[in-house]
Amino acid sequence: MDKKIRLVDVAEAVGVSAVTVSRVLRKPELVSEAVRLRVTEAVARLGYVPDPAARALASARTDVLGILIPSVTNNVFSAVLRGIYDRVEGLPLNIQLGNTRYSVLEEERLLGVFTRQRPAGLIVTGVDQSARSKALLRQAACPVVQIMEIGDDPIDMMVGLSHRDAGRAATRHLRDRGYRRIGFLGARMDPRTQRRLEGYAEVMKDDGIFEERLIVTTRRASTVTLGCELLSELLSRAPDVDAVFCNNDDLAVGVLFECQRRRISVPEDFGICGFNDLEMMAVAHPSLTSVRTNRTEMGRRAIEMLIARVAGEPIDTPVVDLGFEIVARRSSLGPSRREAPFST
Amino acid sequence: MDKKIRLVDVAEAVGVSAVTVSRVLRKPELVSEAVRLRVTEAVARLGYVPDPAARALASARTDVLGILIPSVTNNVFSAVLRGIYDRVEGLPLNIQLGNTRYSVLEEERLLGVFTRQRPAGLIVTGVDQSARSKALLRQAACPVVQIMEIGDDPIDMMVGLSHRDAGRAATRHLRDRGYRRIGFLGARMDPRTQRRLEGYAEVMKDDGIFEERLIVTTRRASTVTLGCELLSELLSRAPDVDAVFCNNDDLAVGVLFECQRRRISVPEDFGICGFNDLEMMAVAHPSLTSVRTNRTEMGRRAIEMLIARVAGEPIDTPVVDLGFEIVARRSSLGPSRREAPFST
DNA sequence: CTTTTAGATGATAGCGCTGTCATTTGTCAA
DNA sequence: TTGACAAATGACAGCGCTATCATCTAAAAG
Repeated sequence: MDKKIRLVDVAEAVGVSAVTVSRVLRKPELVSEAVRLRVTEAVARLGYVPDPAARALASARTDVLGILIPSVTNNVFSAVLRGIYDRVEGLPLNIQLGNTRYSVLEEERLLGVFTRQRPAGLIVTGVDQSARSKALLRQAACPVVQIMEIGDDPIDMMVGLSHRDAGRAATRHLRDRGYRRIGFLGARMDPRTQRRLEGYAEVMKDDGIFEERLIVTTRRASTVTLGCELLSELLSRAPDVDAVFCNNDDLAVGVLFECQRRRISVPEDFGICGFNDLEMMAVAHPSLTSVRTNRTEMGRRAIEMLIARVAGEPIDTPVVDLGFEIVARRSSLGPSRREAPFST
Repeated sequence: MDKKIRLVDVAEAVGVSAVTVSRVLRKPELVSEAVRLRVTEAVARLGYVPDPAARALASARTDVLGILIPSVTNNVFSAVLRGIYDRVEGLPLNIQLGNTRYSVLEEERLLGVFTRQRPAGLIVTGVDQSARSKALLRQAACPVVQIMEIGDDPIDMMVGLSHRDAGRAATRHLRDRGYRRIGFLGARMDPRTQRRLEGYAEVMKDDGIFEERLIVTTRRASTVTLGCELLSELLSRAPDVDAVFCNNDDLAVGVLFECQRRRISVPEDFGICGFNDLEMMAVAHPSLTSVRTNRTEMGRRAIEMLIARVAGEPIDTPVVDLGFEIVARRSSLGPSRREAPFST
């Protein structure tokens, strides 16, 4: 067993002082080329890796990026994570993931732990942090990005979209396609889902076709199975419902399967619109309409904003609206149209 | 802005020494109740949170659990993560996630970073680490669990299943149900998928029905869309194929959608078996047969083994086989049986 | 009443690194 | 040749905590 190699060990091997080795690692331009090469060689030969704890303690900084998301299982967040990991690749940054489990208290606790680590940056989900969380974030000596949603009053920076607008757009889409008794299926009912519900309700009310019985929600997490169940519930409450706006795509797929089982024709007898536009929506049979959100891009942008801020660059737009797009597919073609303009 | 509260600040406020405060936090049973209460109160009042870097440096230990997985997007790993997070809940442990992106080199690099942090434990995916990675892990002064797979020669502990056996079982299942020209669809082709392919090939060869043309694989990541594409490829290569073993479930769902599109009757004209038994398999129409793996349990057990080892408890079985189960559903009922014993 | 011992607390010395100086060396103009 | 100044390197003092050993108190034992 070789003992742990320390900075001084490298310094000794090269015949320079520890500070010089430290500089080679952090600010190589301050060291002469001759020394730099010898040090670099020794570092490689001895397999020296700096101790992050010592480094953090001495410099009062870390290369840790703290990311707080409500769920590691949810497809939506894995897409964001992919964007984050993609963008961070090659940079001297380490991702530390915190799972808040949709709990404001857990978020507060994790934020306490995270901010103590003097992270290089923090990413948190949504805009509904507790007052204490927000205070912690404002005090944090690092840039902060709120992702997934946008709103007034950013803590620092934001990148996301307006879920209320997206809810409105999806509902209008179904209405414009000729559906009238449009249901709303919601799982988890986190703040973003609730805002989509608000958007839905606004449009329905504006059109004078709003009905409480068309809304079925649950606190349970979104799954395909839940989509089946919620549709069954909706159909028993409102047998005349002719379309449904699902939050999220899992539910939409479940709804499709349940329709297949019940021999309800989609889109002729029943329209379906999902949310997030997961990859599978395009290849379902019939293909499923959804609201595309740029989740991977969201993660990427969040990192870019953090990097820019760390580098001291001025941020021209601290609140970035990534928007959304209704991806109209067969499942919302409109009622009783038997001919099929779409091939899928 | 209140300056950062340090251990000494708390000590001063209470009128004891810093060591005492430290003890209250780590080994409260060594401190008298009176002092303990006063310290606890002051900690809460001042909002003191220990500096993890200082703690790590001084004690040469951390409360970090390093987890190395090949993908954050893959459903399979999110299930494992859920098990891990569930089990860790309430324990003084922090998860640090590393994304190896199915790259042995990236795994090596991350392992270098992670082991330097003196983690409380490490979890790595699979059994195919590079020689250097294995050396790093063996030298690491912490327990190590390899998850997802089992094999001889564990670095320390293992919890998983035999993917070769699972591949054999799935193939036998399709064969026993009466299918003969059984295809194999594989995405990503990581070591575990390859072992399942091995299992498939063994059974097919034993039965004298093995054919290269029935195997369609790709390095691309598994998606529903890819399932559609791979099935199309398979059908063009071998139009007479009558069933398919898909790795993973994403592919199976894609295959189902493609069958619906091509009006191929499942299971009468075509049998489907997936892998992992994702939640949606049960509610698809027709319901999809799959191989259930206990992924959440895997995460949970891995943590439990780490905890036990840290606590110095003897580990009776360092290699835990969590097994698998063929969940037979309608999609593999057998060819040309028109009556439907299953309701779904 | 002294000695022993456990229980409770404190003093001190780092952990491995970096920030902040101070010092040495080399270069160039006067 | 000399002084001025930049470039290169080093000395040293912590960062905030914990391990270790020392000290002190009070109760138990003799």
